[in-house]
Order: sequence, then structure tokens, then C-alpha cells
Amino acid sequence: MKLILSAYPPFSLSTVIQSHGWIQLPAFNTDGEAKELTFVYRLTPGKVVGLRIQETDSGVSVETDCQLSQAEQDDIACKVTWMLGLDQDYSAFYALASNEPKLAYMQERAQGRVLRCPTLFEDVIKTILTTNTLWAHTIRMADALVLEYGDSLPADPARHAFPTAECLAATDEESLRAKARVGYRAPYILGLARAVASGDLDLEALKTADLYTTELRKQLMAIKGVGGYAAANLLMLLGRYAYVPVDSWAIKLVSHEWYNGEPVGQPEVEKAFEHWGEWKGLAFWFWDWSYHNG
DNA sequence: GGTAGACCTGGACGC
DNA sequence: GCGTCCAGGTCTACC
Repeated sequence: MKLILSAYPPFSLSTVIQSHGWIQLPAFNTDGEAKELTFVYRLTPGKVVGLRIQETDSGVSVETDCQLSQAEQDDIACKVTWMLGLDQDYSAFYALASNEPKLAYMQERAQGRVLRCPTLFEDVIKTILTTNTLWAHTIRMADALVLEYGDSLPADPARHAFPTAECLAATDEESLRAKARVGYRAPYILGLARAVASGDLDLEALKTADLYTTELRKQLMAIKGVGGYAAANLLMLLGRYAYVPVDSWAIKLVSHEWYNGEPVGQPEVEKAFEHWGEWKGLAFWFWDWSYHNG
């Protein structure tokens, strides 16, 4: 079965795929040239499907490995639109960026969109897995979480969907520590899963909430395990760019870009992008850094 | 509001 | 093989 979805121009699937490290985490996958995005998705009633997304002249095509009802097709169309930001318009930012040599190429490359997970729950869990650890460990924890708790794809049981809040809520801290090796993050993950599964916390509503960014940030930071960096990262995914996700890598980049590699801190990173106002996060994310490796 | 120390894991390194 | 050090954000307690 194949769905066709249109995208607000300019759009490039490979640019979205390569927008950040999420593509290296399950249940995402891509080919060597980042021309195709595949992932395993669990539909609300519990059916697990494999999806293959490719670029078309006006957007993307979504192929599934089984037949779907109209409601299931609508669900997938909605989720893929969200994940790839198909309806996002960056023309206002492109107009500003055209005057900055370090960002001037963005429109030509169709940059701006960042790859998102189907649910904000999944994005929050993965963001928590990026904190206070090395990227290789983030991948390992995410792999283990999906392998241990995610529903497998019937057509290829080795592949799994990201675990639901209900599934994670049914486990315990000891199991999370032992099976997924998430360490002290176990109570954070469990607490979040239980809050979402019980209905006490409606994370999906935050995707479209009519809130000031400061209030949205406050709500995200009320989640245990989500601090300043994690909240800024999640706000980026929610299309709010007023904060820069300052981690050790951001500090290193800014240090080499403007301070000759001398030690700097969070204030220097924020100062460097202050004049971008509501677009700070986007300017930071797609800046053409002179420093590229560690 | 600012700061110190604890929280965990696993890779790197020295012995 | 073993022990030690280190990197990586957030939380809590304390001032």
C-alpha cells in the first residue's frame, strides 16, 4: 500500500534524515545515501507496520508492508507529516538567514526541518537518553530499550517499534536498569511512562498547545530528567527556536568559532546567538561551524 | 539565585 | 584482568 504526501517547498528528504542524530536511533533506519527513510511504527490499536519513505517531486511516498484501513492510513499520514515537518514553512527565517554567510545556503539545501519521532513521548525519552552520557551510549540504551520492550514487526521480528508508554509503565526500575542499562535515568523514564499511560500527562497535546514558549519550556522542565539542555532540544522539535540546546558540544563549537578554542560556558553560547531572537535554536543548529570533529 | 556533590555507564589507560 | 580516571546533564540539598 502506498500513500502520497505533499511537502511545503523547499523540501529535501535526505536533509531531514541527516538533520540530527535521531536517524541513528531505533526504530529509524536509512540507506547509505540517506535517500530513503524506513521505520517500524506501532499503530494505536497495536498493529505493527514497517514503513518505507522516499522523496517524490512534491513531497514523499510512504509504502507499507501490509494493507491498512482508512483510519490507519490517516494515522500514518498524520504521523509522517509531523515527523518530517512536511507542512512547515521557513520562508521568514530564510529571509533573515540570507544576510548571514554562515546560514545563507539553508534555503538552497532546504534546511530547517529536524527529524522527529511519531510521538513526543518517544522524543522525550530519547532526549533523556542523550543527557549526561556519550552518544555511543545513547545509541546503546535506545537499542536495548526498543529490543527489550518494543513490539516486533511480524514480517521481520528482528525489528521493533519504540515501546509504548503503557508497556514501559508496566515494568520497574530494576528491570530498566538491568535490561536497558539506563542507570539513574530509570526512575525518570518510568515516572514519565506512568504519567503518560495513566493520562495524567498529555504530551501529545503539547505539539499543538497554544502556549508561550516560556510556558511550554516550563512544562517540559517539570518532567524529571529534563533540564535546560533537554528542554531546548525538545522545543526545537516542537518548532520553537527561542532557546539554544547548550551541551558540551555546543560549548566546544562556540569556543572554536569565536574564542580561539579558549574555555567558555553557557553564557557565551547564548550571547553568540542572542540577536537571532525567536530563531536562536535554528541558527545554532544549522550554523556552518568551522570546527567539525572532536 | 548560585553552587557542590551525587547519580551511572562504559571506554581509555596504566599496571 | 583489574583498578582508576574520565565524559556527559540533571537533581537535590544547602547557603
